[in-house]
Amino acid sequence: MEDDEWEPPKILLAVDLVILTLRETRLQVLLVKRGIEPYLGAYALPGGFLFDEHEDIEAAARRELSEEAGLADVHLEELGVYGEPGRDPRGRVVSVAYLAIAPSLPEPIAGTDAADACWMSVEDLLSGRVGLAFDHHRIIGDGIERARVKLEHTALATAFCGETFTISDLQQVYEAVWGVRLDPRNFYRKVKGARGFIIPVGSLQRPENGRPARLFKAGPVRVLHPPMARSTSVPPEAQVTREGGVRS
Amino acid sequence: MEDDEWEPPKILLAVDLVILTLRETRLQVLLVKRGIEPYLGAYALPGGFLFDEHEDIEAAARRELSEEAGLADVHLEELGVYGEPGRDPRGRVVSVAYLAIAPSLPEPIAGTDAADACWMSVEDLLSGRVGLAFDHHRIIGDGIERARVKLEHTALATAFCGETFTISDLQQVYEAVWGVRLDPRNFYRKVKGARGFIIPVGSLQRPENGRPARLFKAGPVRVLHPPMARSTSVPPEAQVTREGGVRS
DNA sequence: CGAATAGTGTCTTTAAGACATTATTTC
DNA sequence: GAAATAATGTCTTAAAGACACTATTCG
Repeated sequence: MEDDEWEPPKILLAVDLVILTLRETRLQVLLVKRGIEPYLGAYALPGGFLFDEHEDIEAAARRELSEEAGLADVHLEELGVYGEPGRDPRGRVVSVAYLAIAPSLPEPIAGTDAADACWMSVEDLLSGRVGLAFDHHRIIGDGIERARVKLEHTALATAFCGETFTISDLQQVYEAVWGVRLDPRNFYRKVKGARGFIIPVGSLQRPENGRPARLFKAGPVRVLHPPMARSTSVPPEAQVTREGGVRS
Repeated sequence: MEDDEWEPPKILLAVDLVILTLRETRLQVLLVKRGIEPYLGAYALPGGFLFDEHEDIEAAARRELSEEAGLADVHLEELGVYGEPGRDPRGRVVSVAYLAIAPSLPEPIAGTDAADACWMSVEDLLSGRVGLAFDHHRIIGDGIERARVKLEHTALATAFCGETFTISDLQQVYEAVWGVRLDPRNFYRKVKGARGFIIPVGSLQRPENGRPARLFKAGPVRVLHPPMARSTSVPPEAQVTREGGVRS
């Protein structure tokens, strides 16, 4: 413990961002094509090193969020640390991963530096066919799992929506993130039963056809009571691949 | 992004351990008295810097667990990153905090280096009177909150128990970590209803007085179905100080 | 026997899941 | 009117909370 000669090692600290959004009813994650070695040309998560010794880590994450995705004021939370020796050929690089949730944006990216960035469907990514730089595949998997779990117990789903949204919008978030189909009627009842989850604003949204839907905004509550149970009394394994009843 | 002159900064990486255990029906955390500056003489979490450039971060946590607490084979999970600039006067130090859960040990510590270590009651710590080094007070708070949440949905509670335990033992874990009193009969039913949580071993434990209790060991399941709900349909604020019905 | 702890059962309320029905829009 | 989507209601089952009761040990 006490030591005279020994010096602790210094390492490089990076941030990586798992930015999730909903586009055309599918859960998508933002990837950028790397312009430098290592993994030049491969797709990777947006991110980078701390700018200097004094930059706060979350501040660095927000800086990258702005620089690489043109995003501000989105939900951002720490996901974990990825620091396995050898994960980066340049040396010992420890990366702090963040999970960001953004409302659906019209165009692929607004305000990106230049290098091509794209949204990629989570289904395609998790199927294993797409190769990513570093350990980013695992980081994305952890990010999605985090989002899935937090959707159950917190109001995170509203972070996928704009300022106001309909209950159908909210249902699409749950269906896309969980990868299941939900009964609209039971969903409706549950969402409205979770106190403080959503609060109605006066206005309506007129769809192309069908009855106009009431608009809501996010409520003040972070923890849901009762929770939006993904499945009670059924083991989670049976839930993931439960796509039997999906038509169309 | 692309850059020729700029060099990313190098920082010091540390690990800190929130080691929780149950001692005499109270939740306690391990603290060590610092033998070096800064905060010389103050209590702090066990931990330290990475040994060298090639040490894995979780391996460093396990090394400190062994060196400073004499513990091995305990539950260990990443808690988060604490890297605010200025948290350590020696320079930019980023600490990866880990949460460890240990079964109750007979003596304060077995196999500690030398510096005085002690178990401190979480109640005393959270009441705010005890000052700790660095931002360790916040780290402990986050660790306890993590344990509270995970007790609901996972089999983490068994990590507080030895190889075998009675249902009363398990109940004491929940009561200590959550800071509430539970009805033994409902607890019994819920624990046994959570499939794969605990499995009976043949034998009994004879207490000083009263009927002998069946012994169980931890089951294979990590996620509980149904969960051990801390409170359904009641906001969590109202739950913390709900000690009205407690008689001796 | 009484004291103490272990274990089971029962009743009420809440919430989940399945599914029928009504309401309001466009064409 | 039909088609489409929004919103509400009803029934059954599972699980939570409160609490009475039985079981097995010690002295």
